[in-house]
Amino acid sequence: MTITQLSTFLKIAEQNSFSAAADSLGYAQSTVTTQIKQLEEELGCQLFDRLGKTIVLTPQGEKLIAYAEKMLQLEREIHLEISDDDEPTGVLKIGVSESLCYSRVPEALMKYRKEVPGIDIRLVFITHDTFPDMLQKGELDLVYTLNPYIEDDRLTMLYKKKETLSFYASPDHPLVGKRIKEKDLADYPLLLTEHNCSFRHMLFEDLAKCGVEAKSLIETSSKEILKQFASNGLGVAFIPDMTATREVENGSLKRLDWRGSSFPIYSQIFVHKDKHISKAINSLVEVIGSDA
Amino acid sequence: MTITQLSTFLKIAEQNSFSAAADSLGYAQSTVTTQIKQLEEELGCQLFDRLGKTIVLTPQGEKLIAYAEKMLQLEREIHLEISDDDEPTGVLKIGVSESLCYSRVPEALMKYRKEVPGIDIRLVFITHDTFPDMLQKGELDLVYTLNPYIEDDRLTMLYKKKETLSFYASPDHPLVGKRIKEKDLADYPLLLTEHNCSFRHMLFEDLAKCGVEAKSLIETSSKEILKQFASNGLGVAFIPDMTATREVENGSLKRLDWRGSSFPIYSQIFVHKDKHISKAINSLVEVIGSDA
DNA sequence: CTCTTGAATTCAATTATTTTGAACATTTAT
DNA sequence: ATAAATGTTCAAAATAATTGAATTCAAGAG
Repeated sequence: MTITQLSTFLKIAEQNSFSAAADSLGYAQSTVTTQIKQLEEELGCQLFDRLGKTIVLTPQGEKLIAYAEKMLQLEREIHLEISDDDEPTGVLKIGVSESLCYSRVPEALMKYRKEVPGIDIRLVFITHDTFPDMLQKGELDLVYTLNPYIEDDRLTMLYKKKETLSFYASPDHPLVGKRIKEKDLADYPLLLTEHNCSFRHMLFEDLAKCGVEAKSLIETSSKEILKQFASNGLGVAFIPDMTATREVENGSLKRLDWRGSSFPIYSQIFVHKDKHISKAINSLVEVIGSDA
Repeated sequence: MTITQLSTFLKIAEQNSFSAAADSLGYAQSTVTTQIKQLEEELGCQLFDRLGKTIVLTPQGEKLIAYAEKMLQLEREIHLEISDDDEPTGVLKIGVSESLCYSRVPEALMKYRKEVPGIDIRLVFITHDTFPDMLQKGELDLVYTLNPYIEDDRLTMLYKKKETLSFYASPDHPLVGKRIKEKDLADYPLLLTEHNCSFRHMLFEDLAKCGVEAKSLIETSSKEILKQFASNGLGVAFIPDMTATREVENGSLKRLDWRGSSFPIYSQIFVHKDKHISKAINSLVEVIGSDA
């Protein structure tokens, strides 16, 4: 059974004539005859009675009309609904670095949902070391990460923005207001996020270069807890500026006046290099980009 | 778009692999690739993202699944529902002679509807001269007629039964109880049905052969009115026995003891010679046949 | 890091299928 | 009766689908 056959069948039923249907459809008459014969054979019954010059639908033919129309309708629907994603729908699986998740992402998603309502978002936290693999395996459609600059030829970068990383402490901390460099950090506990966080490596390298060894470390799994510790005077936190804006505003944290090396990091958006960039993805990238 | 393509598409989505789908479906891999490429081209979008070794459904692909399943489901339904008419449905357009309509047909249809419930009946009166045309044009599926024997090579006769035709009069009519022949009719008005009724011709031929000219005629369009007239003593009615059973039983009409020529008539069932004899038709013929 | 394996694509060759056109059979209309 | 219209048949031509070998690329194994 083919959609073509059913469509021919309907034209015949509509026009009550094989030859008229052939004309309408741009076929030779014999083509129409053949197509119907095939259908009849497949279904094991006659669809039309050929009464000399006129044809009449058999009961089965009569019944088939409804089904054939459904089938053609379905085909039309597919063309309309599936075509290009003029109006994107579906679910977008995105992976986000924790830092971004508390700063940039909420507003971006808010805006995105307003602009592109058809899309459902599934958001997961990702870490520096696992996200390329997840993109590779198709578990994620897109990753929005905050990291030292990344280039990976298995990935396509859709967005890149330089971000800043600073030291923060509670307002009554001794270092507040001073111009500080690497060596000044030696005397205070450093607050860091977990082991696989890329910022940690950057800081350690820098400190090592200056011959400084951190006095003590407190590691937490979450930047939220880390900020909590810092604002309680437990030590100096090394975190992206974007994650501290709220605390700076309400006065629970102060940004230290760092004069040491700068730490170049970027917020970046990646997809698999062979990924088709749907409108859904594109819009998200635009929303995040316009945010800046 | 073909049903085949959609079915291949579904197998791939199900197994998450082109090659596995090819195996399942008995295709070469390249066939699967080609089919999907065609679908993708027709729909103007990618259905799968090919991420190196793994493939992932795009949002459009995800959406297509539901439609493709609907389509295959529909195809299965068609096969089940249309196949042969194991359980006949539809509407049967039948034409019936008026005489039969008041005698044989009611019981037959009653029985038929009980035995073959799926069929709707559309019944129309037919006359001797128009029914072959109506069968020819497919306006009727079947005709049940009461007539002198008919043979027509454009028609197939599915049933034939000899019927009897007699003269009837009111119980107090002078001819009741006598043995009568053609000449006895000369003195009484003859009650006949309308012009195109075939019985009229038969009777007139017979009378002419015997040198009798009917004294006067009363024509009516309906046998019911005709019987009414006869039972009121207006004359002698020439009608099929089957149409008079009720009146004979309740005593309003008496059958005359005819000793003249016999009038051979038949109840017959005809369809167009090329008509496919469906179970619906066949059952109806059987019901009418068993009625005898 | 290289080699192998697994997966999908490409493309030319082969097969099937669809479509056509001409000859035919039948029916309807003039 | 004759012509026009309708559907069927069948072989040939056109088109489409399928395959198999070669190829590319990525993931895993040694």
